[in-house]
Amino acid sequence: MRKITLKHTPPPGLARQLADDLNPSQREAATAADGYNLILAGPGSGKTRVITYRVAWLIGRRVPSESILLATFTRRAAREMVGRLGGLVGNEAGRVWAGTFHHVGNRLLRRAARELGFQANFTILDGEDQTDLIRLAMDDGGLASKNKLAPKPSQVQHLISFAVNTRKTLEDVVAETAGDMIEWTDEIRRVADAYAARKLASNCMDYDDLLVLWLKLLDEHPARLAEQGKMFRHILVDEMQDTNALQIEVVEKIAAAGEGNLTAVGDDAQSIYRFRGADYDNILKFPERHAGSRIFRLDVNYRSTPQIVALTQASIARNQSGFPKELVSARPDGLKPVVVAVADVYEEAALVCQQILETRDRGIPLAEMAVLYRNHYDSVVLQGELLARNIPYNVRSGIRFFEQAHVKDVLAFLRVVLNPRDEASWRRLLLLLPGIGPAKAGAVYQRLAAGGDPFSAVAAAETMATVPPKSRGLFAAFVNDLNLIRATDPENRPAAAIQAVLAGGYPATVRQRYDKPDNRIKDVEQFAVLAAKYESLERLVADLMLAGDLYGVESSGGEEPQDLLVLSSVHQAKGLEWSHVFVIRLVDDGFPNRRAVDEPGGEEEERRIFYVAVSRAKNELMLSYPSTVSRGGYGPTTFSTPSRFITEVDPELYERAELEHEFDVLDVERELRKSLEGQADGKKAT
DNA sequence: GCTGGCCTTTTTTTT
DNA sequence: AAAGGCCAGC
Repeated sequence: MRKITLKHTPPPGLARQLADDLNPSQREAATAADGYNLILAGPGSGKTRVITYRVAWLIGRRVPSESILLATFTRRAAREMVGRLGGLVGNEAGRVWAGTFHHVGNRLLRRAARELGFQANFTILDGEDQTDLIRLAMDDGGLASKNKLAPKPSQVQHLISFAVNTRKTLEDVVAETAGDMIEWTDEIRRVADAYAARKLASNCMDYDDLLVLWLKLLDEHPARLAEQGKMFRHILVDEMQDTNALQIEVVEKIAAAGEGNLTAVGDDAQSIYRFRGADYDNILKFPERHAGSRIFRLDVNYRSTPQIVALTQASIARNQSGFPKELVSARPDGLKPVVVAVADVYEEAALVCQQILETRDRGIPLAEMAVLYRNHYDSVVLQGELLARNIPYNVRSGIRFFEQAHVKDVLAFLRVVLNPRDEASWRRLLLLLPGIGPAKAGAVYQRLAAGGDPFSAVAAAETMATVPPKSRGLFAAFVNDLNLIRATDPENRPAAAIQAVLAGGYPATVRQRYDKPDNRIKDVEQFAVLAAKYESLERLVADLMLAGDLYGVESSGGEEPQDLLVLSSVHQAKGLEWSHVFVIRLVDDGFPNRRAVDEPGGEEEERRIFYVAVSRAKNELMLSYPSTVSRGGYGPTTFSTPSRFITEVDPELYERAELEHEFDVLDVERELRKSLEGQADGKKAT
């Protein structure tokens, strides 16, 4: 028999790019041998580049793209890396398993849902849905909810979630983080169990389930563990400092079952997600956990000027914990960061706007500038000023697109079509009907859940009998709408289903219940446009629930301008960079957050958040603090002190700017004279 | 048992 | 400034 050799060539130019585009330490990290590798990468040191090139390097060495798992922190980071990877290896890039832990967990669990007692069409609960189900679990267990001293549903939710993510027992978490609730421990445990049962019965998973059930699958189904070990021959974890115990257990288990190739990349100084169980020990103790692992350090900062780097270094040096670092800027000298005291939040907004306009006049596009803040509400006053001055911007904090009430309503229609047992969504839809409150909604859902097919049950005469007489007409219309929606082939054409929602009774509901109904209906139309890109309802719904970076766009103009200023919480700004960065509202009690500093380790966490904020700037950095703010964004204004993160560093490291007020009084006088003269002229004429 | 209106409290950060 | 809790009335 004749032998034909099929030749595979590595992506053209890859070797060249590895040689040209990386400095020696980056290259060493990117081309590290198989096994356990830890890459410690300071801000601006080319972390994303190194990960991307490492994946390209693996692909160049014949590792099949689909056997590489690249766990990122956000969807956006995954998209960016896959995009850059495409430039190196072409189409292969799209075959890499790149996404957040939750996203990958979702994909894997779709295939294995039945082994865990779920159906493949399970729906994902967002935070609000979780709180609702926990409230129900509290109510029908006859637990707590009536007692004022009892933990609130949202607190119970947080405790349960925190325990899952840190792999601690609920009992320990209550004792450690909510000492005042310790007497409720048994009740909370029962609520947790009831909540889990509810999710199972309604075929829903919350965010945590996407991880913990993934782990359960690996633990209880050895065949799945072996399968995933084979499937993921190389695992790369980005932002290792923000992973929690649960996530680490998952990847380490898979790596151990497979070929033992795990590369972790991160920076312990940028660990800012402690509130959801992130533990920078995952990065600090990586070498201990994996004997023989290699450590690579990237400490040249290509992003920021030496002046900006100096400030970031001085700040983070105040933290006791963490690896000591020496980050060196590779850039030429620039301007010192500027610190400005302003009278109040309005003056701050005016200052930032003026600086932004002047910077734009100097040729820097708006998209190269960002305003960062600790808390979402810190942006509200600024947004008003930006609108008034016609500066287009994009906000990345606050309520996400799909979390808005009207979008969630429409999503609830889609979700019940996808998963007819989805209790949270049925309740949401039922509660929209006048005359139906929590109790009636619960009774109707009982009927739906009892029968085999919720859609025939909802149309049954017995169900109608549960509805109060005066609501029956609207209920019948609702059932009719559902049928019309289901008749549009929603599974494959989700956009058509949204159009059907708009064609039914829902817009009338919006007008009756919500303020600004026209805007909301426009949002739903926008949602249909977004949905038109999908040919699978399941994908659309899951993507939406897992899209952390999707926010409503706010801009003054009607049409969408390309060049947008970015407003972002520091958390959402992670991994990004801009030429000019403004960090606002730097007052003690605000940034650092007042509640956080009371917690053990809280101040250091806040300082890391500050570190992340200032290290986003490439060229210029302005820090501002109002001398008066209203506490927490509401209530009366009081005097405030500048953030300790400013006052604790050597004043030589920044330049203090004095604010001078120039009142253009002459202009007003001139205008006044003119109009008075105009009046006088007018009188003469008549 | 539901609704709507009035009261209080809350607001950290997000997959 | 808005969401959640509470109460009176239907």
